[in-house]
Amino acid sequence: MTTEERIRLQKHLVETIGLEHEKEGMQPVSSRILALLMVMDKECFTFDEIIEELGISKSAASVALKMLQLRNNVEYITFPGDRKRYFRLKRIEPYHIFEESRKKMQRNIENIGKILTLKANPQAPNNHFLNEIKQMMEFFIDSLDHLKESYLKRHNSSNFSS
Amino acid sequence: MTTEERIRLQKHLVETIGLEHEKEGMQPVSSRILALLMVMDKECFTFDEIIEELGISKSAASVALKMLQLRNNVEYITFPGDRKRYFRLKRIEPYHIFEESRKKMQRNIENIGKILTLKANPQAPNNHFLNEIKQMMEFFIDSLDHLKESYLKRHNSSNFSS
DNA sequence: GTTTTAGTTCGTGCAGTTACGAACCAATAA
DNA sequence: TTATTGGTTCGTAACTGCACGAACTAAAAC
Repeated sequence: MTTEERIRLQKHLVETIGLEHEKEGMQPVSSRILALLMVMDKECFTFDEIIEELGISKSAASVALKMLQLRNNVEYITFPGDRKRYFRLKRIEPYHIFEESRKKMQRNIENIGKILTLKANPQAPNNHFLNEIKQMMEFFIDSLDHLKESYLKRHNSSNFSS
Repeated sequence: MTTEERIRLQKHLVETIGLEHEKEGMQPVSSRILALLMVMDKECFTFDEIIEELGISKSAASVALKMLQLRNNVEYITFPGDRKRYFRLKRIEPYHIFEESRKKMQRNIENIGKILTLKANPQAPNNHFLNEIKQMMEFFIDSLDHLKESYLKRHNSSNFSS
């Protein structure tokens, strides 16, 4: 595979992965930027490189990058004597990727709890079902901690560094 | 707590939980319907009861219910000699609540795989990071099966029936 | 065969989002 | 001090998605 061929395929993949992020609720421009940072060989992109590569406006890039930083997906580094920001994927600890699901599930558990306290007959089939779901979620949350431990145990040889 | 008081609180909770589902990407009407079926004491709602209770149009209810059935959140039953559909929560097996996350993660794993095969230098820091994330996701998927087993083992006394 | 019931589909309007360009700001360079 | 660089904020225009009402369909009732 030639270099040109590879770059062509990479740009195509940026589009594909961008679309997939969009389907999962992310905005078009943010999706493309994130995909760009994941797919291309360049480890860091400047603001202008991002604009250039994706053909978007400065304002769109500015807003999207702000959101991606808030969501902990992107960070930037700078170099002395160079005002440019160099954007790259934020290197989180791998088990943090479950934080979002965990919080979501925690809220669900609380909501089902509230629902059940307001029911006239806790023995009704719906309530039995809701209680089962709640227990499954609680079990899942408990398991995440265990999962983290097991993962760290398996991968303690390869240390993570930001 | 009087019955009226309880019903008032339940209706308020429908709104709260509806809003929360909205924040997680579900459409307003679908969110309200789902919340209604979860919160209220009535185990089944007819089409007209849903419309009446939520103050929405027939078309909005029709579209939303179709989506909720597609997503496996809602089902309906009928009774002989009665053309009405009685909608209720779909009683899935509790460990199925992870199916969506599992599929999403599976797609992510495939995407990262594609990304890595197209990289010029697989040893670059970004790629090392992506690989760690991929491994964490694979570990999570593997663990879901284990989770299901453990859950079934703990709860084998209380059988699930549709 | 006509009417009623129980919902579905279609076309439209409104509201919310998104991305753009222009104006702006802050820091460095000249 | 003015100009340039690097990015942000604001106002606007275009687009998108959602919910409504009206028209429609299919099945049962009469």
